[in-house]
Amino acid sequence: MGSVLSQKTFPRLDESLLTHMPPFSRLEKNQIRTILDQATSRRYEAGAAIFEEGLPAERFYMLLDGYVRVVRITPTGEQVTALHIPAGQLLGIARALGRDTYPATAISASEAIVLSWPMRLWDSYVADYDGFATETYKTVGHRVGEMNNRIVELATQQVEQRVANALLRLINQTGRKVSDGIEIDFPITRQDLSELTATTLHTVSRLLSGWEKQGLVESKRKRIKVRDPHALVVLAQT
Amino acid sequence: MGSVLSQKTFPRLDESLLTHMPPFSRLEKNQIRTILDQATSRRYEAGAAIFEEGLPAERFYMLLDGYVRVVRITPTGEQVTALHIPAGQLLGIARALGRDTYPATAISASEAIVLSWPMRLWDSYVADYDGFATETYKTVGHRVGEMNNRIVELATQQVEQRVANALLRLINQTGRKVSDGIEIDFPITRQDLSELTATTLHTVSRLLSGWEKQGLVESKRKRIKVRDPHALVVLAQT
DNA sequence: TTGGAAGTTTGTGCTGGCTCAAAGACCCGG
DNA sequence: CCGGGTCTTTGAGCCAGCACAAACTTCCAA
Repeated sequence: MGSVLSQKTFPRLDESLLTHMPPFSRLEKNQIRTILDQATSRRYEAGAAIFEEGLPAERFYMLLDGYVRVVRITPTGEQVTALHIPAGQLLGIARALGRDTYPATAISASEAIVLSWPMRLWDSYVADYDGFATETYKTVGHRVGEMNNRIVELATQQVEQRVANALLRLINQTGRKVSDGIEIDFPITRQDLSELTATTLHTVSRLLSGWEKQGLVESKRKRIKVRDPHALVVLAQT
Repeated sequence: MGSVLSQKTFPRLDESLLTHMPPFSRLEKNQIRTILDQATSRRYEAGAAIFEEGLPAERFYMLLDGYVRVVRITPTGEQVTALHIPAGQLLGIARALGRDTYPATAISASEAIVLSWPMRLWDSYVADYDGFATETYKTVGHRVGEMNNRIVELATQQVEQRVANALLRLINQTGRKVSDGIEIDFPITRQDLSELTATTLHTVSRLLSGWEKQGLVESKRKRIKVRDPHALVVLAQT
């Protein structure tokens, strides 16, 4: 399942880490210095849990590098991925939702570098730092929108369309252009995709094989490259 | 489709309307007076749209009486109900999500009485009124939780379980105890239920007929009474 | 009271995607 | 270079739930 590889405060975190992250981008250099000095940095290996559903929300996090899956576990043990979070976003912000426990579990999809702060600092950040609250609520709003879309998708679309959409979302969020297409730049298994789209890994596998034959995608183990995004868009809307 | 029946400010709204609604419950009487004097009250008949997806969020609303369905329309014209909102909650609070358009359409499920304020007052309410922001974010948090649950439900459960769950949620939110069970106290059609559970009205109809034969529920046109909630809970978890 | 609209029930087939099953490909440690 | 773990592919059969269709009930307006 993976575990924490290191937990320490690096000698000195560089201000440039945060200057371009929306919730902090309007701040002065010395403010960022203060915030960084209050942060703990930590590295998680792929598959490690950053925080878990239901536990007291003691810290909030900023994902500096990597990708995180936000999942919930059903009573019968199935995992459902509610959301993918790319680098540069806050997570575990239970406080912004008036909650004191985490509403879901966050799992790093690849190796991840994360800053975190004790939740008691949350209110003072909101009070003291211009734009922090606003930007945070934009993030929340954006995620609500995403969730809404997922509900509509699950409710009305066929499996093939859902998988196509999931792929498109992933390359938008985390795609890296390569010579002959766009590659998802973190390891993703058929199983992961099936959890994102509420189907089985078998069906995902069949679909990808089919698309590969048509030249839409190319995939190796844990790697997917989309060669013809436009065709996928068409598929997704059919 | 229904239309607005009346739009006017009543001679004088009574303070007691708001004193027990969470976002306002911590306020002084004269504060509530001010807020009420800034409000417009309006009645919508069943099926009328209070606001619509994508339009500029010019006002925010408090549902005083009635029930509201929050729906999204797919490109192909199907409706999907994302959420049900009971009386006593704010709605159309795009601002709290950092948005300037409404993310979904709100339709009154029964006759509804609604107060509304111009969105430009939002920031001052947040700034001036103790607890307003906090309570609002709790509402948002709660809705995020609900949406999460719906995603998990859609992703993992069978139609029968989803319909059972939807019924249970409805009686929890809006149930009224009667002699031999709990009745959903606003008009709801099979069609509505099918939109809530992402299935067809046919399937819902069959399920309800079946349950009626087993004595679990009783239903007439637009009315559903649950006689044995516990059995439904069991069904929902099977 | 009558006609129409809205909502509901029920039947009959069909099929998308699931389950079950088994084997093949790749990856890493020893 | 072998062996076990992880990931992927493919096949076969089946069934829950959908599409389509038609009749019935209730409500309401004229």
